[in-house]
Amino acid sequence: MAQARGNTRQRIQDVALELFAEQGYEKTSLREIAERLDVTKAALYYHFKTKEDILIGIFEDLTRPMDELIAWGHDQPRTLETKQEILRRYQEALLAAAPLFRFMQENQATVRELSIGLTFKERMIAVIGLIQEPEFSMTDKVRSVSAIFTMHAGTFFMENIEGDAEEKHEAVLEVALDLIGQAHQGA
Amino acid sequence: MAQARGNTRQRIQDVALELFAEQGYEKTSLREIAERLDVTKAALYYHFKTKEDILIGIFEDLTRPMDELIAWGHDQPRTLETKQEILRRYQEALLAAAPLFRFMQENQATVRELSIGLTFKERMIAVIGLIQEPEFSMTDKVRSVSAIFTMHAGTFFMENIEGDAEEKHEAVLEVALDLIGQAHQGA
Amino acid sequence: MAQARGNTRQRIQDVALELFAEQGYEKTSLREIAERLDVTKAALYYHFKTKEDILIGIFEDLTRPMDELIAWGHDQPRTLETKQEILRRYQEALLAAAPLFRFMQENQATVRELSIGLTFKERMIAVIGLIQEPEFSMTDKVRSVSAIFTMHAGTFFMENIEGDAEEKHEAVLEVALDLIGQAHQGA
Amino acid sequence: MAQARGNTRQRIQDVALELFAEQGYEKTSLREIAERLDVTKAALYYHFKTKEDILIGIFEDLTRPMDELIAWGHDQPRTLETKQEILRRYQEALLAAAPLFRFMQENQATVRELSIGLTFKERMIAVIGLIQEPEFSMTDKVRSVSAIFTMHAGTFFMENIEGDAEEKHEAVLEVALDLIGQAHQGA
DNA sequence: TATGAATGAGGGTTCATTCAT
DNA sequence: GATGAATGAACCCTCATTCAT
Repeated sequence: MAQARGNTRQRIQDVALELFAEQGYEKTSLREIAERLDVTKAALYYHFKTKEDILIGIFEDLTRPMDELIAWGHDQPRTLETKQEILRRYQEALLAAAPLFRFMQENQATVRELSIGLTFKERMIAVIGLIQEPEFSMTDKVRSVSAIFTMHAGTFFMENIEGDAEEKHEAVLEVALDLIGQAHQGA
Repeated sequence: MAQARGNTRQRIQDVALELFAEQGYEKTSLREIAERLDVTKAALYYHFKTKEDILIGIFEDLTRPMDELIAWGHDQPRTLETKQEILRRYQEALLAAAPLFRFMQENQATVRELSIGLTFKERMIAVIGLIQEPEFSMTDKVRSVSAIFTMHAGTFFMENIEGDAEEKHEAVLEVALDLIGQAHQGA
Repeated sequence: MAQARGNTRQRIQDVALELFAEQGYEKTSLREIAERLDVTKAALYYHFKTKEDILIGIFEDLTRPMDELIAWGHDQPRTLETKQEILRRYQEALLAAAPLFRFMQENQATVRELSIGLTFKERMIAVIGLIQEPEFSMTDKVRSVSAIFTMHAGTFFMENIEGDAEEKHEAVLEVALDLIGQAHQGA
Repeated sequence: MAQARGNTRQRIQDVALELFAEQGYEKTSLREIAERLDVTKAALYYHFKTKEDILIGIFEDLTRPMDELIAWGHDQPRTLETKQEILRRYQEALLAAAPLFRFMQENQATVRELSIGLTFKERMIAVIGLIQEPEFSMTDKVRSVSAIFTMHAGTFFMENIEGDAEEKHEAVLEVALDLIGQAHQGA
């Protein structure tokens, strides 16, 4: 109950993300967050300027690995091997920040209006850009997009499917690698 | 302004879907819907019992083709040809009710709590069940799921990608067919 | 279900009284009344000008015996025998229109503002006037009032007490007669 | 206008009770209460969770003396003297919390559905239980009930009767004591 | 580092009532 | 003798936000 002091800001973000992911951004009120933390709403305002700000904070923290991935990908040769590595790392990043990505995916309509919305879409486009070539046929472009979406779907929707988690993740990665492989040889 | 009488119920659904898809369910207020239709909020309540009811109405109307598809698929032999046909028809259904599906996808967090939430997930699982076999390897199961998600992604996310719509749809279908083809021969 | 025609007005009053007595006047909506009768709200407005009008109609119908009692009492000699007879008849009138009186008693705050409110109070005062004499001591005046209230309490509150209904009514009457008897001999 | 701070909660209860007693619970809106206090409706919700909660708060505060009376009565010998004392104290409690009891009496239909409804009835039954014996004849049971109701009637309805308040209260108490006395010797 | 008290705006919902048909 | 469609006003309630302490 009485967690260590000085980390309130972090605790707010943790609880907020948990609730945002569980119930959605709009349906989660600051009252709820405050109650879970056993502080007052006003306390939240000491740490964050607005509700959206809490989300931005979370986003910035959890999104850094993905930014680094994008930066890293930029400097690599655009070979199939690179792309495979990107997919591997992408999956890791996805799993590491699972609640945030689940949230992003399930609250697109909301997120779109928020200042992080564009950022998120830009990031996805950036990642797709790393594995997709301009000279790809339309079909292969779709394959590239599909590879990324497969990983998203695989990470979240597949929960409803029976099977060992580890095994599922491997299968998902395999399909994604397969798709990018096909795209590449098609070109 | 003064549109033909007797179709108010339909007009409410149309405007509501438009706004729901555009801004999200929670952020769309009944006041807004009413104003667009130039009626009072109370008029909405003559036609629907609650806000959720408006959504349910829309859902039931637009979801029928998909139900028919599922029913049809049930009675077919579980051959590759059937599955290909299912994917083709699925894409059609998706495009026909595009705004609804966009809405469903972008408001998952909200929809999950609503009474239609379960229904929707059940439907997706049902469709996946039609193209996926129990004896599939995990990888091929993922391919089946991926085929469906590719179509969703392809129908909505791809808008952000340059290219002719028609051509994109064909490419999306091709990739989906490909995935199910691979899954089938893998078995 | 399909009751005889032409008596809709009466059926409205019946259902309305039932609901008013059960839930209170304010908490009973016209929608509810209409639904129970399987007609539209608008139909109620064919028969009555306002919601209050329904109540007024009920009141006028069921209150007539009491008016007649008051009129009758007025013409009688102000003897103890007369007063005893008035109490006997009062109890009968009370039981005959039990739901209305229960309603009146339990919705005084509401009824007070309604046009029948005064009427009701006037009637009670009139009845009390029939059994109470100006030269009564204050104590005996209270006894007169108490005799009437005992009957009201006895008719409604006593439901919560165990015992045969008939027997209870007799006991209630006995106490009331006793009170007026004491008042009379006290004078 | 700007009354001392920190007592807002109390002020809300005061004004609310005043209005509830005057116009009834349903007809009193939170807007009205807020306006009288020169605060916003939302302020009321800072202090109370719901409208009903305001009433519950009032009830709990004002009802305590009566609870104490019941508790006290429980520990006394069941003699006539005890019962007389109970009636005396009951009248005091009634007068001390007159507006609340007037409200309870005039809004029975409403109160019945509220969470305090049962509580109130239970309390009345408890008090009656203190002055009534199982071996009483039905008539004497009625006398016990009547004693209590006489006090209620006497405290509220008698306002409409001419006479000095103090004198009336004494007369009411006398009649009540008389009734319980008769009941007791009847046994 | 927080809290207590309050606000303004808006939410969904219900109501009695009207009126053309 | 009734309905279908709609309205205007009001309702209770919740929210993100503010600010003096």
